[in-house]
Amino acid sequence: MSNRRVRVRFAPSPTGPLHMGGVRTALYNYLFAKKHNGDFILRIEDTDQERFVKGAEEYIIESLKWCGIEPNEGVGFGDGAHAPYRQSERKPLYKQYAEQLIKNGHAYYAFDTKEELEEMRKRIEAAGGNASYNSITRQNMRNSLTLSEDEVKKLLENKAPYVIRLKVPRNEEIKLQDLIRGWVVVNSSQIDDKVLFKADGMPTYHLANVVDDYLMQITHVIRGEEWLPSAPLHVLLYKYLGWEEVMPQFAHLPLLLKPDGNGKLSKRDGDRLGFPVFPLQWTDPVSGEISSGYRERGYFPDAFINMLALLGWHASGNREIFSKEELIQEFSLDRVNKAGAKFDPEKTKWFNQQYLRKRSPEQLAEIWMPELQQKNIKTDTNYIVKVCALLQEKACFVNEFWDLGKYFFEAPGQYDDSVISKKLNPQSATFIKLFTEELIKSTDFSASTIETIFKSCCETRNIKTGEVMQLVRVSITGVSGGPALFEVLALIGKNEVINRLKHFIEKYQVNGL
RNA sequence: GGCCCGUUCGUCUAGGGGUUAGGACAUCAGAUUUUCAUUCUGGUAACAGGGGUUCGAUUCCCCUACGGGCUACCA
Repeated sequence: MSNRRVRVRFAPSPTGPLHMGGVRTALYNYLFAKKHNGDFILRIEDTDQERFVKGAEEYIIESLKWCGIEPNEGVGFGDGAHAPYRQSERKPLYKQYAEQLIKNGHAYYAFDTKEELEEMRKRIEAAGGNASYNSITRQNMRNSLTLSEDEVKKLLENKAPYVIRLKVPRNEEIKLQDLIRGWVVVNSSQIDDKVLFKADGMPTYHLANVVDDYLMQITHVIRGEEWLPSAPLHVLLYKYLGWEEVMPQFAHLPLLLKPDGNGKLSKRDGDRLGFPVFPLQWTDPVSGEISSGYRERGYFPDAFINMLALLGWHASGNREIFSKEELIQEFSLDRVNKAGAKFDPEKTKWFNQQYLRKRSPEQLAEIWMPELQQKNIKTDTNYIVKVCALLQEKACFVNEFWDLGKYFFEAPGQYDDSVISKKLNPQSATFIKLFTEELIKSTDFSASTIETIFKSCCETRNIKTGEVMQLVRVSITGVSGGPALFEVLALIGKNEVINRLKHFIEKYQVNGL
């Protein structure tokens, strides 16, 4: 068993867009698989027909693609030896296992109606107990354990609706070793007789999950902590199905918590605090409501993945920036934390900033280009690359570039008033005029030449650089901050700079001051 | 309520029977070219509480508190 090929799966339900917590689960599965040269499988668990949401499956697939965590097999990624990977398409497979359990005395038919179940719950709760369908209460319900063989036969023949429940033993210790949490021991009396097979002919999660993991030869089940309470039930199923020898190892991941307050991170938190909780933008097919996504917000997938990987896992050192390949190298389940992690939108931005810095100006230009084309900016690529090189030190996202540096493409429409009122005075005005004249005379327009001219003008006018530096920036860019000024001027070019200076002089009647 | 899991700066975390308990984000202060939303330097800031075990506990054990999860013919 220990030398089986590592096979893990990500098994989401298509009930809506994939939450970033889900992406992290997929990521850890992916990293683990790659680390051990194993397989990563995408299985769609669509056994609940009522909660099915149109487009959710496509969304999951697209999200994984964008994140660069692509499965080797699975829905949307090509069939392997274990197709199909959609549980609704595997429907005929499950019943035999439920029946096998009945045959072995580990499961039974139950014919109770919703009303009967409700009644039982009320009765027990009224008596101060914890209502559950278990080894005690099952004795008073309508099932193949209490009904005679003939009655059961008749009911089945008459197509009476039924479910198949697991016959959980009365008082048995169930132990499982979680790769992250160590030994977890639960007494079987705490587990109820879970429905394995529903009246609609579909298996429930518990049955389908165990059967498919077995059939798909899954070696490690890496999933969210919300599954920990039902893990003993799954252990029981492996045992009763006779699959104990090949039971996968379990690893239950800590949950992602909301940034403030308490509780699981939810879509509402994102709306409330202004950050996406989904990798991609999602439009609800019913309400039409749009939820923002990391991709649309301008995050790089590798930055997003890096951030997610570090939320609940950490390599041994102090390093925080890891490429996908480095994550694969470093990843191990025993370094996954036990406690839930509060999500931090600020740090997420920081990660993106780090990745923005690491991108080449050429790469950034390519990303930015569509926006510029849309704005009808006609400039050659070479120029844009240079602009990107200056802007990348100032931004967290490419989509901030335009606001930060539109002056590279057009003269400022307005000037920063606070700088004008603070710095524009008769003395600085004479400087601007002189500086403009000197620039006109200059044959060279490199950053260093501009700087030399600037400094000599300062000397001539006997004025400190700090008194006029910002004013010059505003006169040309309109704004008070930005990349190295002389680099900016050199890039904008002599003609344009002089035109803008002249316009500025005219507008503020610098001559007349 | 019951059961399960957890608890190191505000947040993500490193560490681990003896440490000045380390890093990052955030925050604050200082410095730098000249502007800063850059960069650099520095500061504030944590082992939930109580019992054990031990020469010694933040680290191991127990209890309490707090937090989270589960408690469906949902996954």
